[in-house]
Amino acid sequence: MSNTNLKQLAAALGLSISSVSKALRDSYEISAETKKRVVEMATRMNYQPNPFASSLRRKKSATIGVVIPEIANNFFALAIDGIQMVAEQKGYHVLTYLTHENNTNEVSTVRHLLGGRVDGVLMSLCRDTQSVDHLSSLQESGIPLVFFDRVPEQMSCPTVTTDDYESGFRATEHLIQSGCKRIACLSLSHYLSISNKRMNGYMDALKKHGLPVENELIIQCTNDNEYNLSLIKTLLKGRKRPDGIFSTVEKLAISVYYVTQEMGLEIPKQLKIISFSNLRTASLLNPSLSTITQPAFEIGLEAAALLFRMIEKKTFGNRIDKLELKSALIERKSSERINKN
Amino acid sequence: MSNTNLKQLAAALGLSISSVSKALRDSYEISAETKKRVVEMATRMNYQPNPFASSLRRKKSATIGVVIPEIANNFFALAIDGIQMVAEQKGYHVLTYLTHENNTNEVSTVRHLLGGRVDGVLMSLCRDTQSVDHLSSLQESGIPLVFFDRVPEQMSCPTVTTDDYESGFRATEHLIQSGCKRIACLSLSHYLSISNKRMNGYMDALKKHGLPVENELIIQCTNDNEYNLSLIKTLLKGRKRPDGIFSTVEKLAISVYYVTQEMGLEIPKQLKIISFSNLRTASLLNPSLSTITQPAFEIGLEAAALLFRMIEKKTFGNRIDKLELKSALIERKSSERINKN
DNA sequence: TAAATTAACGAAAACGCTGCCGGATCTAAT
DNA sequence: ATTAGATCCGGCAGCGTTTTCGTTAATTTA
Repeated sequence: MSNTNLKQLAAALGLSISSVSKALRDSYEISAETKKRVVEMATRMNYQPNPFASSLRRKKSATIGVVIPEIANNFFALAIDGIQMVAEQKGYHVLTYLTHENNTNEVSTVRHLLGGRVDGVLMSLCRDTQSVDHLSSLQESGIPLVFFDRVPEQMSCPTVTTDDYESGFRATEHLIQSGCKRIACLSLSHYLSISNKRMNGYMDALKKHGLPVENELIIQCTNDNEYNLSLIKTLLKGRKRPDGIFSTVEKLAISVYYVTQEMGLEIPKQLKIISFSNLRTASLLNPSLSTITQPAFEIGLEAAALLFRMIEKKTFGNRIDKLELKSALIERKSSERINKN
Repeated sequence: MSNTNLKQLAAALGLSISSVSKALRDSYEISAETKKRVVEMATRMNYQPNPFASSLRRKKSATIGVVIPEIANNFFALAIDGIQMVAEQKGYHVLTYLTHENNTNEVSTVRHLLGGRVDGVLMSLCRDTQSVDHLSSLQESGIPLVFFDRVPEQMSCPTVTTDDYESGFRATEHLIQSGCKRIACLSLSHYLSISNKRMNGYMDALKKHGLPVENELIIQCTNDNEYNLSLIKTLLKGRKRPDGIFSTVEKLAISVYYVTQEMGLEIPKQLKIISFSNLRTASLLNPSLSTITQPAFEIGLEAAALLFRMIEKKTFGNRIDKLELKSALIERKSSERINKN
């Protein structure tokens, strides 16, 4: 509640409201001298413009919305960091919404956003989003919308992603070259294109090297951590235990570590693993974890930059940008070849 | 840009604007039948109320601001998670601001917040904040303000913190009981009360057990990761190397791991370490890291709950809540006693 | 010198919504 | 029958800005 408004400022200066407004917005209609007086008085009276009045009038909120599944996640935290950096530089505010991987939340969040609270939206889908109706309606409402990482396949929209197929392929091939014959894939969701792309890379790598694709080795994980742990346990306790794991998401790799620790399974001797991950401590784990590391910060940065180009109408009418960044495969102990001797 | 507004709705219904508004807000002045008609038409015409007009009129934004040093940090990510949960339940939106541990950013963020964009502010100070003038002015402006974790000592304000002194004491005592004789303390900032409280706990534990407090063992770290690494290196390479480290913050403990890995120092044999941390992978590190783990999610939850109590009951003038939650000390390998034999 | 231009400012109308009134109709109480 | 009280709805005045359009005085041009 900033108490002083334009009216009071104008009264104190003996000017009209409109003149003060113009002076503060540096209009050519106001003399330099008056501008100086106004600015001085404004700081002296600690004037802060009312953002709602301004937004109402100008139909601009100077705010963007960010919709993500979760925040306690290294990837999304880094992405938000990148987004915030761009937003701050542009003088924009950032509203954050968490869907908690729940489509119902995603839909209701989008409905809120339709109210015009934000000038643009950055979004990463939640794992159980199938229908894109809510996304289409948001897009059709005219508000700039950019997806990052978890993007919808069914609609035409600007996106910033990584080379998921190639990464899945390379990761799997790396496991094969380290001697794995039975490689399991831990999938986040069969609805998400990134998950499927990574899995396709996995399958194609298997095929290329003459290994069979076995459905029982492709584990569709859920949002219930306990249940995922039990899935992993049964996988690793089965008679035909895999000798390699390709995890499409960090959280599942950590679960694998917990399970192997509990079971006394030795990584990489009895089981090798590589995972998508942005863990800062990947190299400090026991054993250090081989990762495909996405440029999370840059993804946020680029997605935000793209969004602002759309907001500022610098991008032409019906042009749709699709940016793909490269992930890095970092080999560590967890997928190291064991010399049998 | 929601295109339909109350005026159009009213026209389509043959009602007045105010009646439609009241119907949508479920006023007792409107008949049940009319309400039903209005709601139906509203959904049919895809009406979304303009949040700015509403905020301008009601002088409520249904938004809270969260100001934190960084987001790519397990503690703050978890705290935000808790905050968001409460905010969502209350129907509030969350604006996030990052200061990047830079006081200048903090000051300018607070200035923005003074504009009345939010109904309340949750805040955790940045490491180099000394003067609290900007915070006082925010508080004096009448907007509810709650600090969590990193709180200002010089001003009277509601806070949610943890038992930092006791945690520092217990952590240090634990190292002593594990056989450490020379324990270093890695401090985040000599401006922050939490850092100082943790350090005071450390010093008192030393005194209690008859160990000297040596200034050269108290390392004031900076915001420059590279420089911190070099500080840690010189500490560990000195002739009188410490045999224990109490790290007041997760990031510095990770740096210690990197340095010991590079130097070939063995934890816990040659060096023991315990650190404040919310790492999910603490038990998977090599060796597993002993931690003081703050209830970060609960901190966010409680801070938000406290804030909403203030927002909703403005009448409760001069009461100042100070909530202290307990951290958990979790002993793991990194601080394990070595049996000399 | 008259006309045209420019500079500097003010008046007023929105932006979309809420909330205080006041008014009309209808039922219930005296 | 008259009054009192519900019930249901509309009018209107803002909330604080921005922006268009006037208006006046000063300056320039023909």
